[in-house]
Amino acid sequence: MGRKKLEIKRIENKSSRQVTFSKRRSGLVEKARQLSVLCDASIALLVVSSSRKLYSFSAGDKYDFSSSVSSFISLLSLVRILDRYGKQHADDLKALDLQSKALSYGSHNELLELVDSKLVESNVGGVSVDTLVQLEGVLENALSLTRARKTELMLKLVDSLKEKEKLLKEENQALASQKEKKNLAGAEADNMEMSPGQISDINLPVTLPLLN
Amino acid sequence: MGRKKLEIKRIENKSSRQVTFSKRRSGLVEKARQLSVLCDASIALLVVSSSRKLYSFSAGDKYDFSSSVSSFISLLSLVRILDRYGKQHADDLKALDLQSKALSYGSHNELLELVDSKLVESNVGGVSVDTLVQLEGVLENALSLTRARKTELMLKLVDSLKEKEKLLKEENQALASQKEKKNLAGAEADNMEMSPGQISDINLPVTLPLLN
DNA sequence: AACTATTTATAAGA
DNA sequence: TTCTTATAAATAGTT
Repeated sequence: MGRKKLEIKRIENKSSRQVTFSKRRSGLVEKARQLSVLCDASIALLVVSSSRKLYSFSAGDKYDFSSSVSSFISLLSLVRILDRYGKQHADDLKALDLQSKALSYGSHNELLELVDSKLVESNVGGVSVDTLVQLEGVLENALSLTRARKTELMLKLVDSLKEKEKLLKEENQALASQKEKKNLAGAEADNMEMSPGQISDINLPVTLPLLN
Repeated sequence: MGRKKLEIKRIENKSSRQVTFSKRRSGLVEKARQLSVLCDASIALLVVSSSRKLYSFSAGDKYDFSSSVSSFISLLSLVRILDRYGKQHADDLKALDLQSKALSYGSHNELLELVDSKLVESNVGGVSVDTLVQLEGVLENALSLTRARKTELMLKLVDSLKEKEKLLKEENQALASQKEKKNLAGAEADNMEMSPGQISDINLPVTLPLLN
């Protein structure tokens, strides 16, 4: 649709690639908007330019899908895209864990609001990748730290109990040895039952802390 | 771009809305593809029809972003969209009894494979909402139950330690009272330090289990 | 950013 | 559905 037919392959000239990107991106967004209106559909569109800027659009959700949900999707999508472009080979384990984590944020309204406000802070048209990566970190840390805190508290409790146990055992042993001395010194026998302490420690798999 | 200019507003006639949806959706996808190729961009596009079918497309990711990652994004997006529409799927999920299944998934990797295979199982163009909702449940439960298992193990450990402590205290007390009897019976004094057991229990906030 | 010659998308009809 | 085709819309190259 222009003066000449353009072959669909990477435009090598940087500035015309940029111009085309801008034109076609807005065209694409407009098409998406129209489709959602005409056909009552919900649409989310994410575009990351070669210069790593993210542009997102969404429409059709009756409950303001465009603000928070879109932010959320953008965030995740971008993380995925970045992972895949990856400085490293994006590994699926990490991906799954991240996604699952993200799912559990669903009910955390505060987090969503945070994301929204941060996204509003950023510039209007394109949200910088850095901002999003940062936000992803914020979200991930928030839940992760809360979980870590839980684990930390439990581990402290376990430690304190173990320490208590140790002290009591020492005390017990001292008492027992004293008793023995006195028994040897010529006293009567006891019916004291020495409970064998049959409760063995439950081994916590070492991998569990990774689930924080 | 047709025989007549079409106003951009919801098409009331159902069948022509469907036809338009199909045509414009494929047009949109093609435009997205072109943009990604021409301008070296990464693109993710999600469309949910009014009949709740999901269509997703993504391009530009050099590491086959389109297969597994797109699936996940779709999953999440849809879940978010459904949330916003206010549908309750909790009952459906419970009915599916995915918990026991989820527990047996050895690794995240296996889960990922399951998700992929399920997605492949579904029809080619559009993945049904039900399938995605189901998958969402599997994923969420898997992580949640793994976390719950961790908590369970730690709580068991705490319980066993408390039980041990109790037994040792009883034993101690018995030994101490025996000793006292003998002391009263006319023996010398001891230097036994009775440690006051100053380690108090750490209270685990009751809300923490909710983080499983 | 605008312009405009062309190409492309698609609405309506079959 | 799928195709045809008249026409609207998008856009490549230019200014």
